[in-house]
Amino acid sequence: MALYDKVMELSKRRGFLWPSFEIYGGTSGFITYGPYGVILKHNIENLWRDFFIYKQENFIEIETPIIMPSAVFEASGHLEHFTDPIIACLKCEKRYRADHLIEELTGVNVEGLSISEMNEIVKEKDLKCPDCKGALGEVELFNLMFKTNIGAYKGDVGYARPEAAQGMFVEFKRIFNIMREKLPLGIAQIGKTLRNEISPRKGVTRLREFTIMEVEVILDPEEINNCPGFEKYKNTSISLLTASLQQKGEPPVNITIEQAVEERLLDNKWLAYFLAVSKSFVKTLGVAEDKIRFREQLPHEKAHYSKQTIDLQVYLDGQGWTEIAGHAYRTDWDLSRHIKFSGVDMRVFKKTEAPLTVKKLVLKPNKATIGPDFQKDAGKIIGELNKMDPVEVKNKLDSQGFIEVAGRRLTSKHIEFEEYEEVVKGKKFIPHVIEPSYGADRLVYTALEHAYTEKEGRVILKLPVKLAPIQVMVYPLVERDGLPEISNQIYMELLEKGFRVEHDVSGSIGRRYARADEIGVPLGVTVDYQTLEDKTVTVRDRDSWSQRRIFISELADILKQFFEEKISFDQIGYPVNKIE
RNA sequence: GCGGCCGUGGUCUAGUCUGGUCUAGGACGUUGGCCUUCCAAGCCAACUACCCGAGUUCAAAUCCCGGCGGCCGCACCA
Repeated sequence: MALYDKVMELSKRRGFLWPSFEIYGGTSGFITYGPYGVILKHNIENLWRDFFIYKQENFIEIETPIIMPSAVFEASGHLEHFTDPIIACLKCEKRYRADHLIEELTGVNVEGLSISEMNEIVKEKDLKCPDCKGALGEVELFNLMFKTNIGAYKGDVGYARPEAAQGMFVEFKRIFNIMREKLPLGIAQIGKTLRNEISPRKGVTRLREFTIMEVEVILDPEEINNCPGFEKYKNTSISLLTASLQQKGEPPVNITIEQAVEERLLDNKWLAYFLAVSKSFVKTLGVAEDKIRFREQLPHEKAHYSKQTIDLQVYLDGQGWTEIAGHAYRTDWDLSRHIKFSGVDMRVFKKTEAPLTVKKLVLKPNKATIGPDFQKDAGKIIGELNKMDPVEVKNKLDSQGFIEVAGRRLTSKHIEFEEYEEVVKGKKFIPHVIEPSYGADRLVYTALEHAYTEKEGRVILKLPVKLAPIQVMVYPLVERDGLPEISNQIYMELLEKGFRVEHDVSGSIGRRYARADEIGVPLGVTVDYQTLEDKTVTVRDRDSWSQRRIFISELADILKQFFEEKISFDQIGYPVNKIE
């Protein structure tokens, strides 16, 4: 059995995750997390919060709706770019992008044309399938966003978000204010996202509903290379597959992020910084360094908003290098679009170091002359004049002696200018955005696959201590002579003290150890006959199967240190034979 | 969406070609009991399955058709 199949078999059998709706035959692209899967996923999310929110300066987390009104996606560009017009050959059933096909076959620029207009061109020019010369069907729109109605009125169209990011952009103004108007500001979100994938496959790697973990780092484009964390990570070496290396068919290079920025392989230091943070995070999930690499998206692959995108890929059995995160430089695309579409000014004010004095020109329509001269048109003319740039108007008047406004000729007697000095204390700008974006479900699978090991025909899930769904399993050696009563007391105590702990009394002790190994429980605590004599128990290590003894009274404190990774297993209690 | 292969208890599978002793077998698992002094021990008992729907037939897990799902390839994947 392939590793992938083994991991999925274990996941189903022991309750990490499985395909949803199985009793109704299943629907691809949806998964259900079971008892251990839920905890594993939460642990991964929390570890991500540590790396990408809590250990970053001025980074915070929010939660926004999954359904958003269509206006948001009009502004974000998803309605336009997430929708592909598709046309299929009726004979060979090959599918094409309708716009690309029409442009290719006719040379006509179809940008902005409606579906019916494209259909007309296909009919008029009698276009055929370039492959088999068969007749073509109707142009259809395929949008990867799930569409729905908000409320009872058909006109209120909403879409399920295909990324969490728009929630952060839409709320930027208020959050920026709450965070006392400091940049850089990191706004993070973990939440469900939906994409109506055409053919989801490969278990969890392409889902229709999945959890995304994103941070939008909002910063001043002039400060994009002023990244405080960069210094600490600048010597972090990464395996980087640039776009040009891919085009030449060459393998990735190993390079420090500092060099990569210097050689302009990475656009800026903030982007580079997150690559290093990401690498460190993914290693913490138990992925070996040689199974992590960074791949730059090729120009045609990049999203409509991206200046540069670097994917983080991990090596997975059966499907090779798989994208689990993207790092995109979204520039000011999103904020400027939302400013334009909503009419709300979300620009940020920045003080200049020393106030500047600039000369300003103000245009004043002379109503006393415009009124009599243009009568009915006067109001319109004045309105238009007020929208015009005073400097430009003055230049035109000076050079040609008149200016045309609303189809009428105005001369210098109609317009007065006033010049005054203004003290400029700063300027307004649209911030830029750097975005690390993770797929949580792929991380769960990645952690499972990289933890999966076999030993003597048994499965051991060597999950990092921080990820293990259950931390401690408590056992009586045998189910009699008062041992279960003592183990139950220990179990209750550990439960009370906040450990994720289970108590297993059924079956032989070996069988119970095996069960615990399968779900990756790092430590086992066994009450045996020696416990009755000296109040010690054994502690068993999942990975080495070795044991140490410890007094029950010290157990909780020592385990706490172990799970905080302050001590290793060998520092727990005493060697088995040292206590007499 | 197309093509190929496939779908049997919680898991892995025998059986399907060649319809009928299949009232569906095995292994693992789980539960209860007995036993048990450290790595899936043993014994007893219990539990749970032919993906869904139509069809052919005296008779369908088995043959045919459709649907759903899985794997592989193509297409798709800002």
